[in-house]
Amino acid sequence: MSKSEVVELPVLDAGAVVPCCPPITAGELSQADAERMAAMFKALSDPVRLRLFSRVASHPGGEACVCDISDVGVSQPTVSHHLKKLREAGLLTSERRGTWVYYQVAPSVLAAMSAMLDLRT
Amino acid sequence: MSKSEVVELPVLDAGAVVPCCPPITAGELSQADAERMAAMFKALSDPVRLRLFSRVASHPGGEACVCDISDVGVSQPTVSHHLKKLREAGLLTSERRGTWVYYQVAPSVLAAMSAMLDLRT
DNA sequence: CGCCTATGTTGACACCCGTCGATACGGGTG
DNA sequence: CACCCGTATCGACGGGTGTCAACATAGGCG
Repeated sequence: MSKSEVVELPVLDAGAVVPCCPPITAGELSQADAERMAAMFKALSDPVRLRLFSRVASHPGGEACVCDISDVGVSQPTVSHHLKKLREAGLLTSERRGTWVYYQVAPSVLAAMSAMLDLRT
Repeated sequence: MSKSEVVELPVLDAGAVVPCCPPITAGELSQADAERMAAMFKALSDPVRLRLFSRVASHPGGEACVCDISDVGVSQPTVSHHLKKLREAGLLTSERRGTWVYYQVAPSVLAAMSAMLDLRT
């Protein structure tokens, strides 16, 4: 809490070459892998978070200002709450530039998700 | 409730050719699409459910008896509860054969998940 | 027919989660 | 410096969720 750094679940190592988990169809998941994958799916298991994530992901340049994506039908604190969840799950990163805060899709997130689903080629 | 048929969220139309939702990165998700995708992710957002699903998915023949997958560290009623959730989400189907009940991955589920992640080749 | 095994359902409990209003903080701008 | 705007945090509230023990149901078998 004293640090602004958030303790994140190791869902994704931002710079890692190896995806976080084996494909979901490749065999029985270990407890640890299941927990990592569950944390990621949990972060995407809310419609508001899903819309926020898709808005960031589909934004030109791969980043979006909070002010550009916050009209999702809930209050501003709630938007902030959901963005925090997505950050803590390792799906988004944020950066303050002057007055505004920009969110980006964390690198390798989509690749990691693909790996989970066994989508080679 | 009187019928054994469960009222399912329209996450996946089992026989549908068209996947349930547009790719997550293709643009801003509509409210309805976000809710469908969220329901699916929510079903996979629990480690126990994820392990059950992966055990069914990785089982030879694409189906597994409950008795073969229930040792995931929770009680039998809890296993049954999670399998029900996966059924209601449209991810698994079940079929009773004599004494045992077999679960299968619902057709097109993996394809639909792939579509969400925009994984064409 | 009565029992035994496999699976599902019920009810209770503790805990987590999404939401909001109020408030705090950070940083331009006049 | 004082104000205002954009964003984050706090505290509270209502509803949802995972878990279990107890019980119910279904089907095979003696």
